[in-house]
Formats: sequence, structure tokens, C-alpha cells
Amino acid sequence: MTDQAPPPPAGDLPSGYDPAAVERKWQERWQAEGTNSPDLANGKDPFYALMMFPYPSAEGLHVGNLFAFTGNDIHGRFQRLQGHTVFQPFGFDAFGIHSENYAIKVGIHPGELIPRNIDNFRRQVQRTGLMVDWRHELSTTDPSYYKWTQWVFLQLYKQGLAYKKAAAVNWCPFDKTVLANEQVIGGACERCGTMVEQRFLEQWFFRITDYAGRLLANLESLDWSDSTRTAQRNWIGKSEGAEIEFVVLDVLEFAGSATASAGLSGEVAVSTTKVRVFTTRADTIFGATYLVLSPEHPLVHSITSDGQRDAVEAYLARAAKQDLVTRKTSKEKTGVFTGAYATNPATGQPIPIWIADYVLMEYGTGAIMAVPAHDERDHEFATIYGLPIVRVIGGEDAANSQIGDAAFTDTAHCHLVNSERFNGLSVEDGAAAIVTELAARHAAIPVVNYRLHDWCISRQRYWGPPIPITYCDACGVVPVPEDQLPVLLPPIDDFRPDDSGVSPLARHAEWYHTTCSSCGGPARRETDVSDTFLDSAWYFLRYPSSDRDDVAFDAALTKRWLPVHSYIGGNEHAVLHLLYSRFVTMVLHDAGFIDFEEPFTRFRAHGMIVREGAKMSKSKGNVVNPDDYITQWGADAFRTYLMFLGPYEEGGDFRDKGISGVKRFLDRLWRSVQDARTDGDVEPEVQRKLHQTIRKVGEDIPRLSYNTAIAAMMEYMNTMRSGERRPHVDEVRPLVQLVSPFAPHIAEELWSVLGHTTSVFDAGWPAYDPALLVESTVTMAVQVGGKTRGTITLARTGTQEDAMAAALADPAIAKFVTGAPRKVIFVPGRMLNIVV
RNA sequence: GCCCGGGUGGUGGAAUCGGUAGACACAGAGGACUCAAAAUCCUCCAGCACGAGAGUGCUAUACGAGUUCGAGUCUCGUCCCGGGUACCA
Repeated sequence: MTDQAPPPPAGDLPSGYDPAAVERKWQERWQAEGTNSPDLANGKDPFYALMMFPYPSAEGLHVGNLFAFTGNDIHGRFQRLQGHTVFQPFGFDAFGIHSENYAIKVGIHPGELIPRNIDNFRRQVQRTGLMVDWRHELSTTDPSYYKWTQWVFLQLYKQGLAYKKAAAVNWCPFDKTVLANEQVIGGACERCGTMVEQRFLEQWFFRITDYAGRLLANLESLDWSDSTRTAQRNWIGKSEGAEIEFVVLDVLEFAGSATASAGLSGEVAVSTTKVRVFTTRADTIFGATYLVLSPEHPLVHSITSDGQRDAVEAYLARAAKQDLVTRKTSKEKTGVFTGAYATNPATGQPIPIWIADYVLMEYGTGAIMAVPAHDERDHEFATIYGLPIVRVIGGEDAANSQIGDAAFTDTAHCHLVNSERFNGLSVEDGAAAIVTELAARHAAIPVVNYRLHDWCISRQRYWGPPIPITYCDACGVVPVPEDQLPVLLPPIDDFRPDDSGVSPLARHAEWYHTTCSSCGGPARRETDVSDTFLDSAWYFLRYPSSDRDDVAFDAALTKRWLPVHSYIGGNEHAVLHLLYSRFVTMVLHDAGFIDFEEPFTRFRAHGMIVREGAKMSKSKGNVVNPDDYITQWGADAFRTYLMFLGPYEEGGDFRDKGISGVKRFLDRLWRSVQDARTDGDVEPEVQRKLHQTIRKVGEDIPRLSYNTAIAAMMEYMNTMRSGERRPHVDEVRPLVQLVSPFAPHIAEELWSVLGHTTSVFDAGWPAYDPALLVESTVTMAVQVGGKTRGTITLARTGTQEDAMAAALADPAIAKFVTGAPRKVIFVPGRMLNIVV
């Protein structure tokens, strides 16, 4: 192992502090006394402190997991010290392709592997001393959990929000499996390197797009990290524009002259075929010189002219074979002419209709009006294929210049040109006026489009909850009745995917063939399992009710504990997990199961930790193993160090030697309690610093500013123990309380040494006295002409005159005051600036 | 490309409202204690210049402008690093 923790402080515990013994003792006691298990039904002031549950990998807990959990634990413990009943549950997100692929690799069934991994994770988390209520532990792979995941599916189905449609998936012909987008590297399968193809398979989808508007609008009122809200906003991608109809010209009468657009007029009949396009730039319609359809567009075959048919078919075949990732990332523009024309409704002129794969079927209408003068992609395409480029937007001083090598995409302070009666209008007014006029002719309609797609939840895989649907020849699609849940995942020895493109579940004949719950006749089970994102889209609802087998979640408990008061997790889930959770919550709200529609009142994203400036990875061999550090330094020191190494929401740099500073602090705390005296009085200077520290730590923790809270406690320690000073017990006791969220075991131990018989976490939070915070004199900076030249000490209530007198009395300052001050700026208690 | 973060000593990082830049800690140097070491405690620790010294001056928060009595903090432009996203019409 290259990632050895540095040696622990040598010697034989000079301070008497033995973290291993202390931590074992208190973990056992918490367990025995149920310290971390709140009374969910009656506890006052509920506070639900949730962290994102982990995927239990075989490698064990990553230090990044612990960083996340510890930050949540500190926040939860602090809330408890403020008088809340805090519920901090823990669970495992253990279904999915990662587990399955790993199981295939090592040749052990996931049903055997996962419980092992979970045991190891639980052991590691427990060692860390999190205030977790283990009575409510859950695993998504447990039938008593996924029974209710299937129930959630049925609720969406009942609401008409689950439907089936054919959709493209990545298919590796060698591995005979469906791949997620992230498993396709440069068009090839990440495992075997075979070029990936696309296949169309029937898949189950959730209509999350129906909720796009609400998911977007609610973001405004959520107390979430701004970066997370922005990411969601961008992902939903609202864009306002218009759908415009272009009537296709009937060219049958002159097959063979497909390229001669000049010869079109007068000889063509107007057909009833119309192409609908979506555009956000209706103002540029006079510059729309051609249309482009996506290769999958339904009109492609019917409008293609005989002369172009071979070329079009060839293009479609090539597009169909290409994998999804390559198609979406490749920037080269390719396309083919259909031979058909449509009338530009603004100019009345015929324009050619092309097919190109840069137009995506799943967005908008799958067709665009191309304006090469003002859109980069259209410009590139038009340049390659020699299509006309007509400028219709003028800038402030470039109104008449030609379009050169690049599209002109500015809109601010621009106006329409070459657009007949719309000339001179601003971009915004022009778009509105054109849409209004086309709408009057029934050729356009204002439309809002979202980038967000419906959520594909089908996985042609083994390791997931079966989708609770059956197919009956007589009754069609029949959902499994709720009282027949769960549909158990059958044990299958060979769970590898095969060439068929359907889930391995289809090979289990006994399971696959069932009876129709509606007519009693023969039926077949749906063989797809659901996406792991569905498992995690509702788990927060399950935690408080995890011991209930008759309902997914108890109504009263849910009302009491949800929405989640505080949710902490990584920004890598900023979009999908959080969005899906919000969606499922909204649906359950609309179905009347819960009375809130947003699951997480407050969300904060934590940062990432790196090690010695480099990202941690197995291949670099620089992964921090929490077990090593906890063994050598103790969980308390490890937790506190993780929180000290940088701002929690930004992450930090784990430097191996840094932990010694935190350990020294805990050693010093230990000795301070042993050395504390009960005679005499507290010292006013120390007392003031104490009260300042209580305030600072109490303000920093809710802001997740853990690193500065720890620094403040260290500062206080330096004051209290300055020069081996023997502290008064009243100076030490509150510090034990302040430290307790960070280093809970040592705090409990010292709290009991100080004579308390109950948990420090039931002792409340120390109060500070505002009157004791202020000092009678203040040190103020004195500037001359804006440059700091010295300081003066002044009574707190000192006036500007006092300050001036004191400043001028100091020759080091006075020497810069060369003449009568032109201006004096005085900020009471802070600074004085003399401008000469 | 676009969208978010970020850039401060040898290092990780402080500076909450525009008001003494570098808290706290690591590393380093020196000292006390000790036969010695460890542990502990104390002192020093941005750069440059001048000074025997106490000290004094100047320059410093990626770079360049700007606003202001005063900018790490606000505005504009540029560069670099990290994360997310990818032809979204």
C-alpha cells in the first residue's frame, strides 16, 4: 500500500487520551442507551438531517463519503444541541449497473456480494461515530423496500405518467448489452472497444416534462445552493418561441428538375403537407433559406423526391447505425437534400428541404427553419452545401456589411433588415410582430419548449426492481395489483445480458410466465427493471416509516418529519437525483398522498476533497483509507481534521501531516479538563474570549463554516492555555460543548469527567452574554491619504475629535500629516482616515 | 463553445457590511525543559530596500484598467485552474 497514514504521535499517551478506548466506550453506550434513536412519534421540534445515501462499493467507504456524512452529522448534532429532536437515518443505494458489472467481473452473485459490502460500510460508518438512528436503516435491494419502489411506479402509472415508447439505446454487439451514455467512449464500448450501435427498444418512460414548468418555477422559493438551482434551471432549459408552419410544395409534376428552384413558380401545386418548425428567432424568418428535418422525422419518406430517394435512404441508414454519443458530440455537419421545397410563409419564396443529423428529433418538432446568416450551425451547414445566406439582422454600425466567415448572432441593439415592413424593429419586437401576423394566418403559434426529456426508467438488466407490469393477450398491459407486490427479483445464476436485447429475466421461464390478474388467463411479465434513480427518488419518504410493512410511508409520521429540513450531498447529483426526487414528490402530492410538493426545504452541496493537490483515484494509489486514519489518530481527530481542511461547501486538500494539528488540539482539550481548577474566579480576558467563541461557533455551524469554527476554538484554546496557564473549570466546560458536534466521543468522555451523568448532546448549547463580548477600548487603524500609517487605542465610545487628537499625538502618524486635513473620514470603532 | 465555482505567504486556508491582508493550522528556524530524545511550552516566519540595532520605507491578494478618502472584497476587460454540460433551433 502506498497510501499509508503517517505514524501516530509516538510515546505512551502522555496526555492520557486514548481515542480508541474512548470511542469504543461511547459507541457502545450510545447503542445500549439508544442515544441516537429519537422518539419519532412524540419528540418535540423535529429536525430531519438527511445525507445522500451511498452506493456500497466493494472498496469500502471513500473519504469523500465520510467528508459528506461528517458535515451532515455536525449539523444534525448542533440542531440537537439547540433543542431539536434530530433524525439522521442511513441507508444503501445498492441496485444498479455498477454492482451488476462488478458482480459479473468477480463471478459472485450480487445478492451475495451486496450484503457483504453493506456490512463493511456499516462498520466503517459506525466507527466514525455518526449520530445515526440505525433502527431505520434501509437498502434499496431489500424486497421490503423495493416493494414500495414498485408501488411508486404504479402510482405514476395510475396518474397516466408512465408510458411505453420506442427509444434509441446504445448497443454493444460484442458484449450484447445496452450501455449507458457514460460507458461509450469515442463511439466504442468502454470495456471491449467494439463500435457501439444504436438500437430501438420499447422502453418505459415517466412524463417528467409535464412537470417542467412547476419544477422550474418552484426553484425560486427553495433554500438551496445557488449553483444547484442554476444547474437545474439550465437542465430544464425553458425556451420561449413559436412553432411555424411551412407548406410543402408538390413537385410531382416536375420530377427530374429537383435542383432548379428558379423553375418552380407557376408549375407547382400547393400540397397539404406542412412542416412544423420550432424557433426562438421568428425575427429572422426572412433569412430562412432552407428547412432541415431530423433523419427520424416522420415526413422524411413522404416528401423525398424519386430523384433523391437513393441518396436519402443511404443517409438515413448511416445515421441509424451511428451510436448516440458520437452523433451528439461530432460537430461535423452532414446532410442530404430531399428534393422537396416548402414555401417560406414570410417571403412567399420556395426554399429547399434538407435532412441533417444536427437536428434532433427529440427536441422541438424535429425540424428547423435554417437561418444561416444568424445561426452558427446553420451557417456552417450552408457553407458546406452552398445554400444561400441572407442577412436580416443589422447591428448598430454593421447594418449593411455582408455575413462573412461566421454567423452574426448578436441581438442586443440590433434591428431587422431585408424584412419588408418589419425593417427597423428590434429583434424582440420583430419576433413578436412576425409571430402575431403569422398567427393571424394560422401559420404560427407561440410555444414554450423545454430541453428536459421524459425520464427513461427501463433497464434491460438484472440487478434492479422488476417493473410491476404484466402483458396479457386478452387484456393488454395490466399493472400488478398493489396487494401482489413485491414482484420479487428471481434468483438467477446466469444474470449476464445476452444478444436478445431483453433483460436476463426473460430467460427465467417460470418467473416470466404468469397469470393475468384481470382475466386469469396466461400473461407475461415485463422483464425490464427500473432505473436506480427511481430507488433514490423517494427514499427520504421511507426512512421514518421503514418499519412499516403495510404502507410506503405513514401519514402522521410523514406529516411530522417531512419535508426534509436539511439535505446535504454532492453537486454531482445536482441535476438528476434532485430533479427526479422533486418530480416524484410532486406526483405523490398531486395524488393526495402527501401535503407538500417539494421534498427538501434546504439543500447544500458540499465540495470535493483532493489529496496533496491531486484528485484521489485508485489508479494513482493515493486514496485515503479512513480505517487507517481512524486506527492511528482516532475518529474524533479524523472527523475534525476533515472539517478543518477547507470550507465545507468548496472542499479542500487532504494533507497527511495536517491532522497532527487537530490531534494536538484534542490532546490539549483533554489535559485542560484534567488540569482544571475549581477554586478562584474566571479571568475576565479569558471569559470575554470564551463568549466571543461561543457566538462565533454558534454562527458558523449553521452556515457550514466548519473550518472557521474549529479555528475559533483553537484560538480560544491558545488564550485559555497560554503559557501553561491552568484554566478554571468554567472556562473549559463550555468548550467541551462547542467541540461536541465535531468530536463527539471525547466530548462525551470529558463531559462525564466534569461530573455530568447524562449525554452532552442532551445538555443544550452554552449561551453567550452580549455584554461580555465588548472590550472597553478599541484599536483603530489610522490612515493618512488612504494609506495605513499606524494604530491608536481609544475608548470604545471615542469621538472623531478624540481620535484626531490621539492620531496627531503619535509622531509616526503625525509626520505624514503635512498640512491641514482636507477631509476626515471616521468610522467609529474601526478606522480614521485623514486626507491631506 | 456555454453554464457554475475558484486564483491570497513555502503549504492548506482566514478576512461575515468596501475599513490594520495573511486568523487558525501544517512545514521550517531558534530557544526552554531533558543525560539525551519524544512529548510539552515559548519566540520567529510575505517580498524587496535602507539601518549596527530598535526600526523605517516601498511593493504585494493571477494580470490590466476603473469607481472610491480607502478595493482581496464592487465594475469592465484578459489569462489560468477545477467541476458540469454538449449541435436544444
